Amino acid sequence: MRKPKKKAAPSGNRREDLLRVCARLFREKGFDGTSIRDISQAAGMHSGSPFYHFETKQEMLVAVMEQGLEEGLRHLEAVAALKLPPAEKFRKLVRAHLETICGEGHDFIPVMLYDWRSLTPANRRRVIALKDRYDALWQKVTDELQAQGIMGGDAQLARLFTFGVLNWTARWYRAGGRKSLDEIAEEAARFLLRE
Amino acid sequence: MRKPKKKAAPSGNRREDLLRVCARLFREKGFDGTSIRDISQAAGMHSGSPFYHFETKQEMLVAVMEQGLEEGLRHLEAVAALKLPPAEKFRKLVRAHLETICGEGHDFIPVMLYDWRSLTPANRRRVIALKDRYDALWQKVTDELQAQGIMGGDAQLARLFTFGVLNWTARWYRAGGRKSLDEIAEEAARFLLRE
DNA sequence: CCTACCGATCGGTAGG
DNA sequence: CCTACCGATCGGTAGG
Repeated sequence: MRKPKKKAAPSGNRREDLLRVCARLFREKGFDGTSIRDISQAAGMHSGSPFYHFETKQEMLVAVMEQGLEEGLRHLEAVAALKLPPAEKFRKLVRAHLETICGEGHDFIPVMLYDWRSLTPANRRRVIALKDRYDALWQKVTDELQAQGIMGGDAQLARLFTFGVLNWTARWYRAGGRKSLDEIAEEAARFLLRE
Repeated sequence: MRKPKKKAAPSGNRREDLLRVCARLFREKGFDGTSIRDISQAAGMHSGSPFYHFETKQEMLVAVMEQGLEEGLRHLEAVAALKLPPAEKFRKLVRAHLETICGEGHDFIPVMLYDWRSLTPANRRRVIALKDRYDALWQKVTDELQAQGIMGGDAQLARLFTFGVLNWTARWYRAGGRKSLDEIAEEAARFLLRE
């Protein structure tokens, strides 16, 4: 194997660097499509070194997903705690969610959206615990919207349809495209709230 | 490698059998997570035999996607050709689309939704040609709905949001769940048409 | 975190 | 479509 070009600028936390590299590569090429050597090289390490930080490649995958969900939850829960009318809160949640899915350098949650299948059943359970909190947060806002008659139909389906609109953006959004993330967030909220 | 259990019930077209097996396995485990040996065994062949039908594994992937899109298009274009009010036509298109995405034995289009990244750039172009026809078909109905004031906002975004609601169902729908595919289709159409 | 390495598995092929 | 096989690459490890 080739030698990494540089000794890598000394960084406080190599584990974090590694995780960021994993997130980016997993998102671009998929978990199975990314080799340990790809990761090592991108992090400026030799091919055996990632295993000093993570026991297995599978551990890198869960770590990426968990970190993404935890950061996302922190953001969303802060927004959800604001005292605002439901529709206004919803708009802000939509914007925050789109940021964690399409924003510059936000590769962590997309990895979860794309590579769920690659998790072992045991690790799937670990991630589901976090995902449940995500679902509960959105379900609560959805319920509020429905109570106000701004959103109709079955409550759980309404949440899943909302996730569809938002999460699908990860597939087609490109920075520098026809619409900015702000514009898309605004239109998505309007679309979902039938305004 | 182990010997395939049976000689495989004689079938008219082994290539088609192989493609069905590929679609199912690619959907379940991903393209990179499925080995030629997985495919051979599931098809009741020996491990070198799939290459009698396809030049490379990559060719199996495009073939799955192309067949899925072609069949889907045939269905949808038949529905789109019906003389019906836009909203009614939309409802039927939603139902047909959900069938090709969640229906029993419909693994072909989900492979495209999941494993797009695994296509080589050249093959991506081949598939995009078909996907464009899909997009155009939906864009036309979306435009009709907007002309009637049943759907608002930017026309292209409205289509992408619609795709989000529909395509995302592939992630969470499970046969035998709380809602049938018919019920989901009806609610999705209502949700999108803000009825 | 590097060095040097291993066994397993991978996609693919030649020849029949 | 089977048989027998190959070179490459994979995730991971022991020892420092």
